Amino acid sequence: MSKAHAINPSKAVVHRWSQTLIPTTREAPSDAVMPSHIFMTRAGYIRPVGSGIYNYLPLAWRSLQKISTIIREELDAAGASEMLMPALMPMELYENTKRDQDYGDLLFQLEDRAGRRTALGPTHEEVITDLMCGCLTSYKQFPLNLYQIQTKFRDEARPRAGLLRCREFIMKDAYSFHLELDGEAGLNHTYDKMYQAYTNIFTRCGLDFSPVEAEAGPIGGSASHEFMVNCENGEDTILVCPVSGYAANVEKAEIGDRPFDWDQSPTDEVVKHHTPNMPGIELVAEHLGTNAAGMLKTLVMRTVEAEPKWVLAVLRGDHEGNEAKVRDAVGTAVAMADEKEALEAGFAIGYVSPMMLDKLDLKMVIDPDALNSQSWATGADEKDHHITGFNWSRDLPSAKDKAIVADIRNAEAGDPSPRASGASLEAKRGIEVGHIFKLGTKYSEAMGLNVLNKDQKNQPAIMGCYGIGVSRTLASCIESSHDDNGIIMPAAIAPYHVHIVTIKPNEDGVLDHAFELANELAANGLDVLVDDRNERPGPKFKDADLIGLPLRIIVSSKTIEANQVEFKKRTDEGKAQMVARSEIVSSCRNAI
RNA sequence: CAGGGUGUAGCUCAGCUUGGUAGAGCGUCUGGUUUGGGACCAGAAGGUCGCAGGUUCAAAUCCUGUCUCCCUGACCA
Repeated sequence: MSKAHAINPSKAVVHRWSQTLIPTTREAPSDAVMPSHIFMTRAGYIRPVGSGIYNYLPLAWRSLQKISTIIREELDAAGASEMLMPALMPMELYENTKRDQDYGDLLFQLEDRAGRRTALGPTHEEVITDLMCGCLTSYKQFPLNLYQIQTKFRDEARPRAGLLRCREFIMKDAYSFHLELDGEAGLNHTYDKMYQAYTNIFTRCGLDFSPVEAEAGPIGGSASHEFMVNCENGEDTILVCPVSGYAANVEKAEIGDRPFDWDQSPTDEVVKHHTPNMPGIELVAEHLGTNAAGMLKTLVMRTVEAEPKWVLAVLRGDHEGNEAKVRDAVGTAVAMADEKEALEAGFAIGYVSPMMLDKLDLKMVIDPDALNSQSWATGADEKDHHITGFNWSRDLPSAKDKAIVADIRNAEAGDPSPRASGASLEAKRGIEVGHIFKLGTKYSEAMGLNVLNKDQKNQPAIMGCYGIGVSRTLASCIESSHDDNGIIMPAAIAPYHVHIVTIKPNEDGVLDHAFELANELAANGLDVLVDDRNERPGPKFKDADLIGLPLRIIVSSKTIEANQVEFKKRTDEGKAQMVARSEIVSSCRNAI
């Protein structure tokens, strides 16, 4: 499949190095850290304009176009239609969905000359839902799946790593509309098709990736997947079960059964300690003669509802709480409590213990790992004080009846797998390049996208949304495919398939032979870059390694005389091999 | 947002401690010798030292303010 799509005879090009812009540099920019950032800059793919803002030079742009073409082919095949929405959008669109608050500073905002508040689009749920309010009037128009490839704007708190996290980037976003979940026209069907389309896209791009379950939001079920490029330098952590193949991001990953025991007999008396000026659980633990794993951490949360209730989440001190899991355990959405309100309610923030259960009306959820010790250090419910020797059965017997025990923390490497007993989860790093999501009716309800269904009843549309970071895909590809000398581009998204290096192009016939060959390759559907510069061979070879085109052909007076060319894949070690002139086109075609 | 760093030639950097006419390497241009893994010789162009104030006879250098960019973290599609 990938071969057929990588080659398109009607569009193949021959470009000259001397007539395009490929400003390679010998030295890396001092501030670049990630390989993709370093090599894309050195190889003349990108140049910075400002923080998180980049020029895409011809090489990068050609790659991005190739990625876009693959995306278009796969999405069109999946039944989606391309369109284009504006980057500029009135802020009023955000008022109904409250995303101006959700997004906060991430949203680029500006005022036009008339003082109208305007935003640069970070994503387009509002715009397309608003559009559909005027367009979708009958159930007969469903299902519908629309996408665009467009520049997005997000005022990231900290742009970094070149194209991997920037403030202006290229994204493909798609939105589907349905009136039911199941069946041919249902959200689930389209979601599955998009999942398959994404798998095809990233496979064709030559990426080593993993689809992983992601936090699904209010609709429940496994309604969201992230597509992660496997890469040690990635920002995100995913957890994988090597036995069952289960994979999920750190927020979503379930943890297999963990035994726990309420009735551990006490070993120590409860002792109160003065612990002032100790920011961080590590310091406190050290002072109390234990470590973070010997402490209980009590998070004060509130339910998100008309009359919020207090929720205490109790974890082992070295574990990280997970709001979504607490939400699932409690049955209502929760958020970390406002510190002021919590203090006023009587919580000694920073020194809260589980024993607040008997003092206030609240719900308590306990992680199993927080029940497996006879003696805990924890807060004293009093500023600047902690206690040691806490024992659940002696000091808080009511918890056994009143509290819920549930998995409420982020999974870690080594935790039991939720899908294979005896297996342990492994942690891997990745770069998120795609995310598909069952939105449900969040936006249609907020913005009034209602349609008469077959039964003549008004019904909010059910939506899905599907994103791919196009520019990030390019960067993550380079991040995971390079060597010491430069980029190693997969053929499908390389700016050109073949790099013809001329040696002494001024000598008789060398350039002519190079272009004759280039045209022949192009006629066979291969994009060709001819390095026609009158440089010495050294720099030209170095540049060829750097920009990383998959195939290299060397043309010199020597090769012409022998009626051969030299041929080398970017991935080959050592010397090029001699190939008969008559064989080279098929060699190239076979090699990609 | 917190902490740390940074800004001098197209790029990578030195010079700042101790104030006194702006430096190197790479790149670029000219001429010549060269041509299979970042050549050599000779010459040249290129910088209001981030910006604004201040101190001083004199500021890249000292002081104040401000901005930029980067890194770590927090936050977050």
